[in-house]
Amino acid sequence: MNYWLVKTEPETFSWEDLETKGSSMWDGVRNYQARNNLRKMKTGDILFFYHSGKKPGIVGLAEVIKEYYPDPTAKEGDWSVVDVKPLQKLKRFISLAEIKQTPELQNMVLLQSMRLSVQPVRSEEFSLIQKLALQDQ
DNA sequence: GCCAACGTTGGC
DNA sequence: GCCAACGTTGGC
Repeated sequence: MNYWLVKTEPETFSWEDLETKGSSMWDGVRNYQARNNLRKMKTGDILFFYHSGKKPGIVGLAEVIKEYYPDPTAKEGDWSVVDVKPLQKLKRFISLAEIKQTPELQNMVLLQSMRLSVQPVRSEEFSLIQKLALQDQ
């Protein structure tokens, strides 16, 4: 099983929107690296759901429920989507600032490659962040 | 609102 | 194939 992080602007599509919908197509990816990551996702892989913008950070956990297929919103080009469903909101919001302050998380793709909207997360990073979310801050 | 980091485009 | 110009993302 692999872990990923997907970014979204909450004004466009938020964690609450995903919970309301129940499941959703992850569409609109128009970056090759991000697309290639989407294509590596397998059913059952877990995603960190990240809000960018005013209050950047990780909000919740989602799961891949359908592997990649052509993006119906793409007018041209070879783009893909996967389907995801919400699993649970993190017990505690993990802000980008907190990730930046955590020594063990300095190698996260999130910090190395700030603009990539679909990115892999190492399993150590995934479990540490989950642990942090259970702690009081 | 600013600006750095990137990605893309297009001229040569 | 190089590189300047431009557009976009996203943190601050």
